[in-house]
Amino acid sequence: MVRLIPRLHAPPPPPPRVPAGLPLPLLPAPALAATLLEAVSSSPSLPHLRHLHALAVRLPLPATSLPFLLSRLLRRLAALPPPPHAPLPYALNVFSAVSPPDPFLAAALLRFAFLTQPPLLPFRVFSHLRRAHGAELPFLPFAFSTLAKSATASRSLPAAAAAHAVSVLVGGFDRHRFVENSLIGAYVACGDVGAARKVFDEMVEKDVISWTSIVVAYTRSGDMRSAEEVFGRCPVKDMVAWTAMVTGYAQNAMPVKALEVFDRMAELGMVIDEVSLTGAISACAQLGALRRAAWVQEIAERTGFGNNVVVGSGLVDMYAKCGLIDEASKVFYGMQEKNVYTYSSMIAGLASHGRASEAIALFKEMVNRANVEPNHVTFIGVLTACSHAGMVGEGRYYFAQMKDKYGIMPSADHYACMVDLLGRAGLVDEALDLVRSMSVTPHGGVWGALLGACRIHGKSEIAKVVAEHLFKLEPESIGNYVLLSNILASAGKWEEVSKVRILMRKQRLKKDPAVSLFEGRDGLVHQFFAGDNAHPRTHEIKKALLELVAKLKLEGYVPILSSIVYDVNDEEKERLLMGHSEKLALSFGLLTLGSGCTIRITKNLRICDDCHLFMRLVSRVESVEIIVRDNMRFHHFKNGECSCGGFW
DNA sequence: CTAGGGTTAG
Repeated sequence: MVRLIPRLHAPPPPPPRVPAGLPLPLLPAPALAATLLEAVSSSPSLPHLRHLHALAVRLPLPATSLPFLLSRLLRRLAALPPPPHAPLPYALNVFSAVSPPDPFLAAALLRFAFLTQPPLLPFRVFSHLRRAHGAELPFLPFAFSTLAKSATASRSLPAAAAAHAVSVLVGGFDRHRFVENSLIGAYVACGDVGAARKVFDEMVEKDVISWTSIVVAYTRSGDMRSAEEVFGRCPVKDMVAWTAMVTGYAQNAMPVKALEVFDRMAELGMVIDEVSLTGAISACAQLGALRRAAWVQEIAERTGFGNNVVVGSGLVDMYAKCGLIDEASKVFYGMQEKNVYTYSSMIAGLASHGRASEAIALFKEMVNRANVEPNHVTFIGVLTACSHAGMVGEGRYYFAQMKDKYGIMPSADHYACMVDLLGRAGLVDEALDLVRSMSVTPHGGVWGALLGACRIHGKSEIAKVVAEHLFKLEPESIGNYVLLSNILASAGKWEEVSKVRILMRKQRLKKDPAVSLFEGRDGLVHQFFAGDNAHPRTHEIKKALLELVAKLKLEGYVPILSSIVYDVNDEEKERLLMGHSEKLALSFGLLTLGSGCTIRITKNLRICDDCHLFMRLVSRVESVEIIVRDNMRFHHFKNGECSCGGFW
């Protein structure tokens, strides 16, 4: 192509001044417009764009070309790094270059306002245009989509309703499919399922986007049954629709379902992208399922999605939760781009594995070297790290820093961490004072942390007071009753224990049965309940366990009978202890893997004192590494020591 | 122009 405006393409960008003598356009008008458009799309800077703008409004372009060209110019302007590169007045100036006011350019202007913050700017621009031009300027459907999008971004219900209203009143476009879809999206973002559903139900022409939006409306509100029902009726499902279900299950703590749907969509030949993979990763993290995790990792590597920040951060979290903290580290340090999620996941992972000093070192690296701004979740990780390691001074320091240096107001969750920190360290009274001085209402987590502290330090009187609060806040949470009754039992207050038992019975609460999982070499997950004889090799397991106990007793093992909170004789207590599910799992692990191996056990409840001691001794005597994930954290047993330092 | 993404807690 002959270039008659050669300077348009010449890097470096020309000066902003419009040259006095413009070259005469010898190209036919459409080709001229195309050339300018191309130049606009690749324009490197604001001065360059201004120059093109000046050219464009002077050249004899075809009538419809100028608004289109200028709309592209606005889009380019909004995309220039770092935004907002262009102030709104300049964009308005671009808009007024065309007379009469052009609807297409008006929509582009709204889009520009949306892209350059703040989220509700399009509404202001819209009112401005209405005031300035009235009925002279009609609006196109996508102008209303942008308003709805703006409401979506600000998650403001009044804004969503306003976008809805003007689509009807000004545009008459509430029946336009794209507009309806964006309105649904806006209502979903604001959490108004009813309004979203109403728009959806009244739609004449629903497409897969409308259906998916409603599925998401339900998954976000935690109503998976309705989500399933809508998804089932959706006539054509694409990858995004399937992914909405995968992440819906993952977000609602149904990881097994999430993986089932993920498998199903893969079977159907759906393309797996980084978003669907993220959902599967989150599900694996929740399950702590090592083999599924390895399989997901393989997909991530094969597809190259492992380089994506979200996928990478998910992998870090997943490995940490599967017990492979070093693998998590490896992924973390291999990532090129790291953000606050990446760091927070790694910090929380290190904290849950008892590697407090590394967690804190990483936090320092994050803020000092990487310049990544920490958020409220980051501090949860930092504070739990301190708490699990008994680092009271550091915890206080970071709690203060969070407020003073980073302007993050402590939430009830942060207070729960602090209460846990102080309480574990034996400062139970100070913890109680902290709860009483809180600026937000304490929730179950805060009182629960305090009750945990009472358990560790045998404060049965404070425990009774604390439990009162807990029973009010969480009447159906079984763990609180069990904890209180354990505390009372340890103090020998058997009459009060039976009162708690009666209370539990009245509430018709049943204990969650204790269960331990062990993933065998074959990839099968073996499940052991306390006192369970259901495993096909139960005789071998029991026999090996008895031999093991005898061996440990020679090494000085004395069962911690106080871990049994029933008022039974010592012999019975010991028998119950030997039936604990993690001991069965351990025995089976030793039987199948032999000494020198690593045994991973996942347990649904907190590991008891006796099992903890038992694991420590076995790790030394049998030269094995044992990794137990209980409902609180990870315990790495090696050479007779545990990574939690006896602090859990 | 319209739909799907990750981290936290006793």
